[in-house]
Amino acid sequence: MINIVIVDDHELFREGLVLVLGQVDNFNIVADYNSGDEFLKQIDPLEVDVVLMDIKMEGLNGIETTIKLKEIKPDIKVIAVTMFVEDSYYLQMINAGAHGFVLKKAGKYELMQAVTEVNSGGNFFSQEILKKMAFKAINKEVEKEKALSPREVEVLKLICKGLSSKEISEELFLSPKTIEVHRSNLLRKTDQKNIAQLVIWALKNNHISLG
Amino acid sequence: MINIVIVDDHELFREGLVLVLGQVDNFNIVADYNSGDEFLKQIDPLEVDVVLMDIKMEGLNGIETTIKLKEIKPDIKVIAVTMFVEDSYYLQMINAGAHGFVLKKAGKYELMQAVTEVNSGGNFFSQEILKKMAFKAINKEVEKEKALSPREVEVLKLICKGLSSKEISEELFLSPKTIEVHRSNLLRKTDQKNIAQLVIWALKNNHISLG
DNA sequence: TTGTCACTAAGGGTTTTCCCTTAGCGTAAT
DNA sequence: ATTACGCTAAGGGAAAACCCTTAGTGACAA
Repeated sequence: MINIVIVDDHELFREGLVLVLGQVDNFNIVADYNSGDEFLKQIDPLEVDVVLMDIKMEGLNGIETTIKLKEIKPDIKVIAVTMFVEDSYYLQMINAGAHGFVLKKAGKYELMQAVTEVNSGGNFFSQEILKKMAFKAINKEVEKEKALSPREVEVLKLICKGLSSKEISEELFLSPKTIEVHRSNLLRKTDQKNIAQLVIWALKNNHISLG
Repeated sequence: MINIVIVDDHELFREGLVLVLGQVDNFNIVADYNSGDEFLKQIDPLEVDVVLMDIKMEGLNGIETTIKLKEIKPDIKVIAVTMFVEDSYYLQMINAGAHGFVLKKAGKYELMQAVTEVNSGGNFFSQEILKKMAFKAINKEVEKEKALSPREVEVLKLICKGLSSKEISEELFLSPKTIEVHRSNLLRKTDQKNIAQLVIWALKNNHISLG
């Protein structure tokens, strides 16, 4: 019997997942939470083998939650769940200790396979994720250049809100010219050619959300 | 007993919905489909009371599917399901004959209420949708101006792909100046101030998707 | 028939973005 | 200590976006 916990702030999706996996033989849904905080608060007495963890959540996100979980319960396996292949956080998630990675658009059989695999000590990654990883591994020197600095992320979010360089400079008490530099670096690092593409990129990489 | 069909191309979400609603007393999930085409093709022999219909789908979308459904089976009630409050298609959906409208982030109890209400001849709209409708009704003269023309939608999609006015003009065999006009009209009609905001608006209003 | 509106196009102007360069400062790693 | 890098800032220039006006066409409706 595999004891499973689900952490996801999308209510209907989570409830659906509970039922989909709950009807599988050998799967036992121990509990489900809509935030990392709630989960960590109540994890202690539970008997858990595998956690299905959404990456993007209010409060503690999946990465932070996974790191803290591994500190107190290093034996619990984590499978990251995300919406997009492009999500750049998956490397951080693996770094935090995740053993698997599936997309939300995956079917239930893929998810079942992931849970079984990871529970028995293996790894499981959706095909799309593996392709992405292979591609990044091949071009790793390019990859290294692409990590965004905190300042760049800050500027990125304001750009996506529709602020001009001048407005952003006033918001952050910087020169407009500095913002222009950040803008250029953002386009270069993300490999996008203008703001329209940058906004889409930011969404797919979970730097902003539509909520 | 209320006979329910679910039409949604998001596999895990749909499977989850089937199980969540399937365990409710008096609810009977007749079938579920991942596209409007599939649904219409197989609707004929089925005994159906209520259809939960995603708006944004590959192939036939929720609106088109609802219109065709109403032509052949006018008594079947439709509840539209969507991701965002901003989704401007909800008016078209109501026009197509939908009796209810819920957000995907709604909980299962809200969904259950919607199904029950609509089945017994009533309407059900999420609170957020009602607010939006009330607001639009108040400002209806503004509203009328905001319907996008086919050409504008076409240009909008290309803008969101990151094409410049010049590139779009080449794609559509038009003058760059014409595209600039469409651009201005898009910003004015959607009440957004630049491309960053326009892209977000297009996503929330289901003109483009991240898929 | 008159009016409205989508679509087309152009002129002309301001602002913003985009892209390049150079450069000083501070911090952290080797 | 030298290197590397993030952050800051500026100059300069090309391109694109943004915003206004005017205007002709065709289609569709009152």
